[in-house]
Amino acid sequence: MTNIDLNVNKARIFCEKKGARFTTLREKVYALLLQQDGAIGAYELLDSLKLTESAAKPATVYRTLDFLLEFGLVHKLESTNAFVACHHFDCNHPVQFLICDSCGEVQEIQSLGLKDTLDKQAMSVGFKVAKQTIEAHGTCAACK
Amino acid sequence: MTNIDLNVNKARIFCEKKGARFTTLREKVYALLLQQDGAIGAYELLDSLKLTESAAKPATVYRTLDFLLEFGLVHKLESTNAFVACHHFDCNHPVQFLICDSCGEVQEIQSLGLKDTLDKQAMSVGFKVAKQTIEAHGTCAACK
DNA sequence: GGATAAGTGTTATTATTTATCAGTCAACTC
DNA sequence: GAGTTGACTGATAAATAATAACACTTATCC
Repeated sequence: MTNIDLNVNKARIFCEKKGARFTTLREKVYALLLQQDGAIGAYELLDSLKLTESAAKPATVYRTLDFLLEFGLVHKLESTNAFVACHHFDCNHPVQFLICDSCGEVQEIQSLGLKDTLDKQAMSVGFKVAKQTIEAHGTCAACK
Repeated sequence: MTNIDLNVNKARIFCEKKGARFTTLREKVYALLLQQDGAIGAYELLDSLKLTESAAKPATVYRTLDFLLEFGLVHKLESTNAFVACHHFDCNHPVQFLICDSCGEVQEIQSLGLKDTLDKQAMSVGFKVAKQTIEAHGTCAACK
């Protein structure tokens, strides 16, 4: 059983637990994202999806992504309008991204300290944070 | 002299110092952004611009924004695809945004600590940060 | 004053995302 | 297990966001 299959299974169980339906379409899209190195745009994803779901349209992809985003199975990179699978959706964690501009690799980090720092900075000017977007572009270890 | 005029003047001097041309078009766009409360989308900005520059087209706006972004007179909010004027382009600073989902106000903060925290977190996994995107959505002090 | 580069006008196209309505399927009720 | 309900998907269209390419104009520099 491949690593991807393992993650897909974990996702299925996770969804069942939440009372959400992990349909064939959603599973396929999630699997496509998992087998991607870095992040992938919605239309590139659509092209991949079409190989097995020839009827797929933009709305198909965006709706599926909405579901996956809602349950934390996928993250959206705001700085590149791209989507990336999350491997540890089951542990509740803050999320930040390191995006290599050279090879495209996307590394997810979970720094509670970073999250807290932003929360506190905001709090100090009376701002209550609901959602954070933290993304760094640069060069990954392999590309240096 | 209004506050906006003051900022525009400051921007003109800043550009001259850098050997960059603060043309009428660029000045107009920057002024429009200054007189905005929060951030504004490129096409909304285009509509405003058209009031005095009826020939303006999307490319007009995007090109002008590119210039303003390059010199730090304007920032782009990646999470909303919107643009916001920067009032202190002359002091070199890291930048983070607090975006109120209730009233739309955008507050710019400059936390060196936050920047360093992210840089260090990245460094610890061998990643060299070139550019950061840090944006928080939530509720501002006035809206609470 | 002419060469050069930067800036702008103009047209077209691509990329990204959402809206809407109709049809289908799963789950739940009686 | 037939019917109802709501969730999911198909299909078409449109809105929003961003870029490409080429022509023309203007500023700058020698």
